[in-house]
Amino acid sequence: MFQQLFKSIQEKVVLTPEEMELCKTFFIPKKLRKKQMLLQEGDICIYNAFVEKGILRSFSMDEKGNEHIVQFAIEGWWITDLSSFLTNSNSIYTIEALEDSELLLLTTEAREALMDKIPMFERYQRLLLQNAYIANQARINSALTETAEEKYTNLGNAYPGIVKRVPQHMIASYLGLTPETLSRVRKQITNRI
Amino acid sequence: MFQQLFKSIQEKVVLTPEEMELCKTFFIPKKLRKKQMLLQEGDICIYNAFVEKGILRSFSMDEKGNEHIVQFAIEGWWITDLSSFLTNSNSIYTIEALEDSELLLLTTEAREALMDKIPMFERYQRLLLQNAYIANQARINSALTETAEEKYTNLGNAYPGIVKRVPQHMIASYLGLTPETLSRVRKQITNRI
DNA sequence: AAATTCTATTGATCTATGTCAAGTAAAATT
DNA sequence: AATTTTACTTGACATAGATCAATAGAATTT
Repeated sequence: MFQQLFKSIQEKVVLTPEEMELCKTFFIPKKLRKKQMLLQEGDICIYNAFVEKGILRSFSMDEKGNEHIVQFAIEGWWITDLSSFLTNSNSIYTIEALEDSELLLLTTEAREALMDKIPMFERYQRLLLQNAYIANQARINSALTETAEEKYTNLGNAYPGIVKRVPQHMIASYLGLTPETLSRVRKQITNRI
Repeated sequence: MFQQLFKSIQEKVVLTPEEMELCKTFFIPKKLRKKQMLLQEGDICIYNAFVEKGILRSFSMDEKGNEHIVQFAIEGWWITDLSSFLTNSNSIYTIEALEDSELLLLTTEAREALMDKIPMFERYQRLLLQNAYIANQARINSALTETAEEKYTNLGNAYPGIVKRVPQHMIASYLGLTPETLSRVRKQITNRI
């Protein structure tokens, strides 16, 4: 149940065996079937979720009913609406499982208690945030500078696991493209080879 | 020299007077004149900069020579290329002062030493990263869902200080628009009133 | 104060991507 | 196995925003 989590933690910091045992007690295991939701738009996001198995997406919906995917999370990644989670505000995002998934959940209180009791857990969280910040910065730069085709090929190079595993129209949504445009972009790429 | 910095820290955590004194010794004060650079594209970003006074931007350049602004930083904000700063890689960004500015610089080593010696400084860094993450997430969602006009009005509402203080074509660049398009968007808005 | 550079505006035209609609194949559900 | 839903593709057409070019006022620099 905790393999992926401890792998993720140990890549960044060192915990004592006692700390690891303590750590376990704070997480709530949760299974989600495909299409089940961890968070619904309008609700308050009370969990920070670590993905042990499966894949999830978070997305917002515009007035026309179009979904816009802001994040994917596969094994070893975290997902939440941080803004809603930290400020108890209503979320504008929905978080949904794209496959049957196994999660480890932290409430705000559990997360804070863990950080107070285990300083290295706070460091782990900081290091995660640094990586997420860098990834988001890169994505913003990509949105500002790249064409549809560049966005798609670069995503495929950076995260082949996600592009292979997720329906194409969701990749389009994540890149800010329509499914039709992505289909045409892919056609152009294959025609060129 | 340290007013803004301690204001920023004290909004998030509590430091003892001794810790505050210790803290000061790690920062390098630096003044930049308008148009001077803190970081040039291709160089390694060796500083994490806190803005005591003034305003800076970080931007990337595409093949056509167009600049794309990824961040502004005014008094009380931090700016760096985190990816380059943390991994000693060559930066794809340039960081430049838009007005005469006063900065407090931290090297990677100084930042790490501070976090080791003052746990609350690490917490402060984590809380900064959380806020930055939320802001970046919002910007990604904005890029995916909003029209040119919505982007502009929302930015003006969220950060009036920046929109007033910076040339219009730089606001356009930050929003991923051409200066011409932003000019037309603004005209439409005023015509409508 | 003259010269230069920067900034914003406007018009004409272009283009990348979006929209709408139809058709097929594959997957999931009953 | 049949039905329904989901996924992807393709064509025709529309449009938001980009590009190119010209102008003019402000702000800087000399």
